[in-house]
Amino acid sequence: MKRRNTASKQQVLNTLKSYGSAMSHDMITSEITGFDRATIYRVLNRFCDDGIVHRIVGDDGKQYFALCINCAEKKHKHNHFHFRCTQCGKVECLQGEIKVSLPVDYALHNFNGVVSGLCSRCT
Amino acid sequence: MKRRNTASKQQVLNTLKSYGSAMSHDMITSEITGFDRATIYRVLNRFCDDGIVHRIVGDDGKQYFALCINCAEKKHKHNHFHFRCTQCGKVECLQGEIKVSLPVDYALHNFNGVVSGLCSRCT
DNA sequence: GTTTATGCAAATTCTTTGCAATACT
DNA sequence: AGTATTGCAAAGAATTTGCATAAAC
Repeated sequence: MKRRNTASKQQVLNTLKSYGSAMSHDMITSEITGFDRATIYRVLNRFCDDGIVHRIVGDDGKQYFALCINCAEKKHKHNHFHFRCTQCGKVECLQGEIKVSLPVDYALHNFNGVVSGLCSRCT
Repeated sequence: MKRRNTASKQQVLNTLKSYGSAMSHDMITSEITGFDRATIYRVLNRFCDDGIVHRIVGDDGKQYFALCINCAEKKHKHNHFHFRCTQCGKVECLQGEIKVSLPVDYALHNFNGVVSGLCSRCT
């Protein structure tokens, strides 16, 4: 399936880029106007499929999206934690690669590490 | 607020105990009949508040509940990963304590580490 | 001119809540 | 009697989907 470079995609990408850390659908739509809720969801899911964007599921059950910055071509490395501030809602990357060891014959497809609490601004 | 030892609580607890690993609300209600959906949710939330049960939010955005087995009195230690099989839906504990280091002035309240993929039975 | 992308509305799924009725203690 | 608990129905929040229209290529 061919991809088209539409305004919605450009704006979502720019928004993620300038914000610098993971954003929820809500955060994104509050920065971008003129597009339907569903469109933004579709754009985000498309980006995830294409490996441009990384999906994090918070411990609030909501989805957050972040640019794949340190990901080489098709080799993603998202095995680090994210911190979610329960006060201001910001979700940011934490340093440190985590290695999870699975039992034999287990196949790992997705890593989702999130801790929450209060960030320095909200303490 | 006083707690009453009702049939719903007993059955939820027994179900969690006998199943042995984390269960979603759905899994629990399929094992227990005769109680309202809302009641089971309330029981589970009550257990979480009381520190009897541990809530895990999967990378599917759903909540899973597991008995606090290795938790001493008021000192919970849930900083280990859980594995969710995307095929059979089972959520199980993984070995290994994870230590997450936060930036200064950050306060950690919750740890939620989940990896997903295929378990040995579903590979 | 095809095919992808969009808007709109509606549907889904998971979870919570208000309230009156019920059941512990 | 007094208060925690329940059922029922309804509300809520997040996300997805069907379909006809519009926009890219």
